[in-house]
Amino acid sequence: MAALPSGDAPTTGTRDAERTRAEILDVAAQEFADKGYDGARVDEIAAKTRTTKRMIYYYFGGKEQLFVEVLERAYTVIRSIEQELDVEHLDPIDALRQLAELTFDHHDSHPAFIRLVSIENIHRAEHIARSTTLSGLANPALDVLTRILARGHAAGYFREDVDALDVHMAISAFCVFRTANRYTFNAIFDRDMLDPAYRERHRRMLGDMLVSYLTTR
Amino acid sequence: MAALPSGDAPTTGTRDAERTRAEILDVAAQEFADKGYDGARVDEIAAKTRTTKRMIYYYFGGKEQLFVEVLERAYTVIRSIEQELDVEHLDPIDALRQLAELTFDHHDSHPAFIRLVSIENIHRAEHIARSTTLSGLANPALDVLTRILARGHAAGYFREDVDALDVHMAISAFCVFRTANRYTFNAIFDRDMLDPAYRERHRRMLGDMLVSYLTTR
Amino acid sequence: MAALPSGDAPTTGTRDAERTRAEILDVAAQEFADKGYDGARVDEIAAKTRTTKRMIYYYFGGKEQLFVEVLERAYTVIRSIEQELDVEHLDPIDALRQLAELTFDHHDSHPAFIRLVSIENIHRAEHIARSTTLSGLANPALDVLTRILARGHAAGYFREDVDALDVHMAISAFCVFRTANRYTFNAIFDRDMLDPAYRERHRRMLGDMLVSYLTTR
Amino acid sequence: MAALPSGDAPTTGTRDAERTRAEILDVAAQEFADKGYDGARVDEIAAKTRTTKRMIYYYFGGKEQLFVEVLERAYTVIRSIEQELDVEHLDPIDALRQLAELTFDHHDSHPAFIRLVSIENIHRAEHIARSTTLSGLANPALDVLTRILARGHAAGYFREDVDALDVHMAISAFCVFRTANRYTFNAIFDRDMLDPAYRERHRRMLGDMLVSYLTTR
DNA sequence: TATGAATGAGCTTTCATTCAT
DNA sequence: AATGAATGAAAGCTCATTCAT
Repeated sequence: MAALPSGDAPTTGTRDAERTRAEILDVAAQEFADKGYDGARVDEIAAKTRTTKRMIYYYFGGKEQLFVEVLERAYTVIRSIEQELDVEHLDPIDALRQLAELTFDHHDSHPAFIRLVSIENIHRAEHIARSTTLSGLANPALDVLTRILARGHAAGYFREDVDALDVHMAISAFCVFRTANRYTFNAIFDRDMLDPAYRERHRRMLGDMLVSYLTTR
Repeated sequence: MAALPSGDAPTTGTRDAERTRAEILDVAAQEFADKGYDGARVDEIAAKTRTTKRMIYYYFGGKEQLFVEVLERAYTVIRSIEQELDVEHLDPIDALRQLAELTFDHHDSHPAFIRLVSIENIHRAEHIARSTTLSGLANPALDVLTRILARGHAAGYFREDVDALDVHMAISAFCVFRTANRYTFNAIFDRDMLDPAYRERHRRMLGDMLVSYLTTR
Repeated sequence: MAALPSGDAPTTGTRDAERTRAEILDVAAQEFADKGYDGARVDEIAAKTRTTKRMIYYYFGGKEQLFVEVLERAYTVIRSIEQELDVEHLDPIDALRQLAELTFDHHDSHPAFIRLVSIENIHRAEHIARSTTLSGLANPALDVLTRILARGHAAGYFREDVDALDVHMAISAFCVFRTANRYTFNAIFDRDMLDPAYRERHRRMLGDMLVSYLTTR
Repeated sequence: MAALPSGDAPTTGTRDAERTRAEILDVAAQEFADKGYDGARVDEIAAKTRTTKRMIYYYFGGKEQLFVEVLERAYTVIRSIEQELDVEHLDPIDALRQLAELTFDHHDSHPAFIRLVSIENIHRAEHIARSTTLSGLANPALDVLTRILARGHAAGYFREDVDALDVHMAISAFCVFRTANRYTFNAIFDRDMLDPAYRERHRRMLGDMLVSYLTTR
């Protein structure tokens, strides 16, 4: 740090700052997801970083703001994945099944995000409320679902008394539960819902449930 | 003390002890459900009690054991409610729907229990693991469901490739989600899933989903 | 306890009381010697007894008085052992050596007593000061030594400028050190002074040292 | 701060830190020596310092580590004093006597160190075991003694069946006892071994005992 | 005489945060 | 812009002791 080969490199400071911020956010996300908001330790987060605890306060202001930014980044990542949903070319029934299955996959591969959401719910979403980014975040998956349902109704495939948000809720519930309640479920029923052995079965079950529900009058 | 004339009226000491224990458990259940395990304060719990913090350690040994007992009692209460499920006299389809709806009702009226379970999942069910009571707790709802499915298969109403525990999982997921993810869902979609306005609709939706799923080949 | 062969036995209460007292003292002596005065726990002492903590307060009044009685009993036991010293029939030199060796043996076989004395010294003998029993306790070993020295002087064997209490101090120092400083000595020099392999050598060394000192002019 | 004109004068922060550490160690050494490990209070130590209790945890990590550092410093000080032993120019007998007398003096003037050692023995030297500094600390006094004995044997002055560590033990025992058992000895024999009136007499006695022992065949 | 239940006071330790450059 | 040093406040827990019969 003291002796750099060349004297220039004006953007180095900013670059490093951005990288340091990102590193802190990564570590913090892991720690919060692992231990919960109150269980996570600022000291611990700093220790797992190449910077010091002081920098967390310098860059984020405090534990709470750090958590807010962790949440913001986590939601942003998930939303950008959902953005890639492309089922418009399929017929409504296949599209519905595909949407459900892709959503299932997203949740299956992002357990830390689901844990963060559980934690945020314990805190009554007070951090989301404090975030301008998150309050008005669009939801691509819901939009896609809404269009699928509309096409399905129009084509006469789907029952008409259904609300897109209710269906979205049902899908989310199924996908979230496997991760969010994994441990107590396993403790009581001795079955690890995230065991890959069940993945395909659960995935199909979700699609089946939705299709049968929507196509039944 | 040794020779009581009649069998009634145990000593006041014992009575009060049991009542004090119960009072502490009540308050602690509220506090833990409200703030999470790490967020709850032993001082705060004591303050909301007619006893002192010292008594918590006297009766329970520590914060952790207190939490374990809170969980034990919470699960026991829920299990005893489930015990009262009586749908054997109904035909499989009605029985299934009723089971789902009663489960829905239980969850709807016990949000604190669901929060405790969420919290315990953040802690990877380590407290359940520490509890002999909870590790081997029977699950009446699952037993009832298993019998319904058997009857439904036998009668040719239900598809046969379904696992009772998978169905139980689907039911739980739907019921738990409304409470467990209430706040983030509301923050993002501006809909409070626990609003009584949705209750009947969600309740029927769950029954419909299950019946249609199981009766579809 | 509940069903004694005969209905009488009026002294049973006293008997048990005395036995209970003795049991508490035994356990307390071990605990105090093991952990020190402040390190010992009244709860722990009670737990290792067949009675309850309450009884300790009932019989002894408190932790401090219990420790005083532990000390009293420990000193009394040691004094009664010393009482049996019988070296009057030996010539002064042999008597001196025998006295030293027997003292060595007493110390070697009563490490807990030596630890209690160390502990009491940390507390500046405040408990002994509080005990009427201990304040004026006779010291048989010193009396015997005094007589040996007198005989030795009279016979012209021993130098005359020695004080009996100084010699007693030198003997005690040697004997006490092996036990009292066992652990730090071992940690630093990697030699356990209490290892039986050294016992005979140390024993003879003490006798040699005293005899050579007293017989040298 | 960034640009210091000259190379001297480290920042005040560092200076104070080192001084504060030293101050805490001083006070802690006194307190531990005075009350024992369990009897000493972190609060009390802090109160006698210009800093707060919090700083003790900041600098040392906890009560136990503080005690370890107190021990380390105490031993280091004593060792550095012993380092100055210079008796190689004297003939073996004079050298032995001088070594004994200087050791006597060191102990006489460092009662707090001896108390700390007594306390550490009550704790079975567990703190020394935990210290890398102390586990392998050299012992100058023993080295000097070993050389004196070798010279004495070679010159035919000393008996040959003696082990240097045994002699060191005997010297230590005599010197330590006066301080370590001062209070119980005084309580029982009404003689304060540390009274200056006895110092010279005890000092000579130790030298006499060793010389007569080693020169006797 | 004997005792189960209860407890005030104080212990060590931890935490997120800010001071001071 | 960046940071090492310091810290107030409060946390969980333990201890010898006494209350109340």
